Amino acid sequence: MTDTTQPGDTSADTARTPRTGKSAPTIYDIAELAGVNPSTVSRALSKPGRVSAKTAQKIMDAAETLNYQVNVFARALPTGRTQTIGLIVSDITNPAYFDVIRGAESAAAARDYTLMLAESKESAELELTTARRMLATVDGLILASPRLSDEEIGSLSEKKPVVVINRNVAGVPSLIADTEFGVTEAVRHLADMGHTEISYVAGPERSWMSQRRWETIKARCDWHGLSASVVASSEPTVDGGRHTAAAVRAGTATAVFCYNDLMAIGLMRELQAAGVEIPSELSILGFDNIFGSDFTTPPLSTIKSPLTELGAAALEHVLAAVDQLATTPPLPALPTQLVLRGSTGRVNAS
Amino acid sequence: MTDTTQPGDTSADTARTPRTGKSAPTIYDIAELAGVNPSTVSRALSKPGRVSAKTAQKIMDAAETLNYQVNVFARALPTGRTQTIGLIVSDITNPAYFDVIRGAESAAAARDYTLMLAESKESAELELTTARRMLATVDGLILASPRLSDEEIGSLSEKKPVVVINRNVAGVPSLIADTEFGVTEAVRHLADMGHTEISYVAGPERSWMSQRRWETIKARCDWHGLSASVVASSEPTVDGGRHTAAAVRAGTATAVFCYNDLMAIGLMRELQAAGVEIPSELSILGFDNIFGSDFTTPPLSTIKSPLTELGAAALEHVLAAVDQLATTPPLPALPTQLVLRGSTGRVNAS
DNA sequence: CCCATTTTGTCAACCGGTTGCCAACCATTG
DNA sequence: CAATGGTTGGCAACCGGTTGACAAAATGGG
Repeated sequence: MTDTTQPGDTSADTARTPRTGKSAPTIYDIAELAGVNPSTVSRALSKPGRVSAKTAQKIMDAAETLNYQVNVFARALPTGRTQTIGLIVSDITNPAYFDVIRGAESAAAARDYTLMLAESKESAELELTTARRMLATVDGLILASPRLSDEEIGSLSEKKPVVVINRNVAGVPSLIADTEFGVTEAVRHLADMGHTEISYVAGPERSWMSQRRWETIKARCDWHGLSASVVASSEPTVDGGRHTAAAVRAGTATAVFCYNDLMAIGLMRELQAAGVEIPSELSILGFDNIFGSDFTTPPLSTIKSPLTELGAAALEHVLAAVDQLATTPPLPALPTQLVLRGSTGRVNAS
Repeated sequence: MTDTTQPGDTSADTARTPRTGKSAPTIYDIAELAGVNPSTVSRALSKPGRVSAKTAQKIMDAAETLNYQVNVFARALPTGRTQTIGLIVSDITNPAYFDVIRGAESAAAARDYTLMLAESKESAELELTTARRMLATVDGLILASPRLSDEEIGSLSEKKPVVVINRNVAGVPSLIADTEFGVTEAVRHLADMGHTEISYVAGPERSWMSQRRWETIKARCDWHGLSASVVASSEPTVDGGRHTAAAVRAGTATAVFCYNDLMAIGLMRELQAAGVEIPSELSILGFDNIFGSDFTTPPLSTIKSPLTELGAAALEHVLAAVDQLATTPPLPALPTQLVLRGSTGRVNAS
C-alpha cells in the first residue's frame, strides 16, 4: 500500500530511468520549441536586455507552455550562486528569534531569495560545522548571536558575505540593537521606584550581548548612584533562570535584570514557588519581549528589541554584499524600548 | 552609538574577490595527488568496495590533506540527490512545531542529512509554492499539518517522497498522534468534575487535525452522555483565541476544548480580562502542551502530543522512501496524553 | 606456464545550465 | 549603394562530479 515499486519487474532493467519517466524540461527543450539556440534561452532568462524583445517573448512563451523551471544545481555549478541565504540561530526554540527569522524571511522572499535556517544549539563547535556546511551552498550567511570566536567569524566571512546580529565583530558587518536606550529608561524607572541595589543575571559566557547588556546596566546604575552586581548562570533558558533563584535570594538586590525573558520567566516562577512576592519583594526585568512574556502573572516587564527589523536589515546587508553593491544600505537605528508590565514595582519598605 | 561598523574600512574594497583566490579542491586535484584517475576518486568517495582498499586509502589521505569537500551541486546535477530533506510547517512561531523540528533535525543529522525548514504562514497557496520550490532541491519532503488539498499533496508526492504529519492523506504516508487516548482521559475527567455541556473552539477549516479532534471529542462526549458543540474561529493563534471569547460566553458550556494551546491561552486571557474566573466559572483545555502553556495563571490543562517522536519518525520514513527500502520503518504508536494543570476544575454550583 | 575469470582502473559521455568570443545581421548615414 | 557601428544569436568550452563500457591487471585453476 505504501510501496509501489515492483522489485522483480522485468521493466526494471529497461526502464532504468533515474528520475521520473518524463524528466523536467530544459532550456534545450525551450530552444527547440522557440527555434533558437540554448544559449539564447539562457540569456533571455537571466540577462534582461541581452536579447531582443520579441525573441525574449517567444522564449518566455515556450517556457510557459513547457512549464519550465530552472535547475538550480545546473545554474549553481558554473556561477556558484544559489539564491539562498543562510541564517544560524543559537536556539530555534527561543522565541526571541521568531521575529528575527520572520524579518529575514520576508526580506528574502521579497527579493526572491530563499532562507535556509539552522540552529547551533548553543554550541560553538556545532555552530562552526553548521556554518561551514552552509557556506558551501548559500550566497551569504547571517549569524544571530553567534557563540564563535571573532577569528572564526572572520575566517568564515572571507569566503562569503557574512553579517552578524547582536554582536560586534571587527571587520564583519554587525547589526546591534541599541541596548542603551531601553536600559536607560529601565534604570531610571527602578531608581524612581526607590531601588538602590540592582543585580544582573548574566547569559552565556561567550555571549557578546550578555556582556554588553551588563556594561550598559552598570554604567547607568553608576550614573544614578545605584549599586550593581552580577549573578552567573548556566544556560539562557527557563531552566537556567530557575537555577539562579537561590543565588538571587542570597543577594541583597531588590531588582534584577535577566539576560533574556526566558531566564526572567524561569527565575520569577521559581521564586514565586518559594513564596517570594513579585514585584513587592523583588522586581524582575527581562530582555527581548518575547512571545509569552505577558502570559505570566504578573506579566513580565522587559526591554524590547526591534527583532524583526534586525532580521530584515541583516538580510538586506548580506544581499548588498552578495550583489557587490558599493552602497550598502544604511544601518538603521535600532533602539530598544522599555515595556513596563507587572513584574516591576516600588521597593518594599520592609 | 548604534553602529559600530567602519564604513570606509580599507579591507572592504581589497577583499572584494568574487570567490576566493584559490578555488575549492576538486576530485581532479585529489586524483593528481594520489596518482589515479578522477573517476576512481569519485568511486572511492561514493561507492564503497568498488576500489581496492589501498587505493581508497591513498585517495582518502589525499582528500584529507587537500581538505576536500564535495561540491554538492556537481554531485546533484547528474544524480538529483542532495542529502537534504524539506520540512514545511504552517507557522514557525507556533511553539507546537518546536519539537517536531527538533525531532526531525536530530534524526536528519544522525543520518548525515540536512533539514531545510520553511513555513507556509497558514496559507494554502504559499504552501504549494513553497513545496514546489523545495521539491526541486530536496530528496524528500515532510509536511506538518498541511493546508493543501489531498489532491495537491498527492501530486506533490508523485515527484519525490512525501510524508505528512498530523493528517491522513490517502496514498501518502501519514503520521498521526493518536488523539483518542488523551481526549478519552480528558472527557472522563470533565465528566467526573460534573460538566455536562462541553464546547470545542475549532481550528482552521482546512485543518484535518481540527476536524479529527472535534470528532473524537464528540464521540467521547456522546459516550458519557454530555452535550458537545462547536465554536468557529478565525485563526489558530492567541489572537484567534481571544476573538472567540464572546462566542464562548454566549454559549452555555462549562468546559471548553480549544484546537490548540495558543487559542486556549488567548481565550483564557480574554475571559479573565472580562472578569471570568478560570476554572471556577469555566474550564479550559488546550492541545499540544506547548512551551509557555504553564506560564499562565492558572497554568493550562492540555492534551500533549508526542511531537519530537512525530518529527523523528517522519524523517525516518522519508529517508526510507528516498533509499527505496522495501522495509519502511514501522509506524510507532504515538499516543497523546492528558496534562492536568490549573485551568480545569469542578463545575461551579451557581 | 598459460588461459579463464574476476577485480580494478580508465575513458568518455553525460547532467543542465553560463559565458567569452565571434559572425551575422540590422538600421543609419555619407 | 556601400561603409559604419551597434545588436543579436550561435558556437563551444567550461563548472565538478557520476557512471556505463571496456581494457588492463591480478588472481586462480588446470
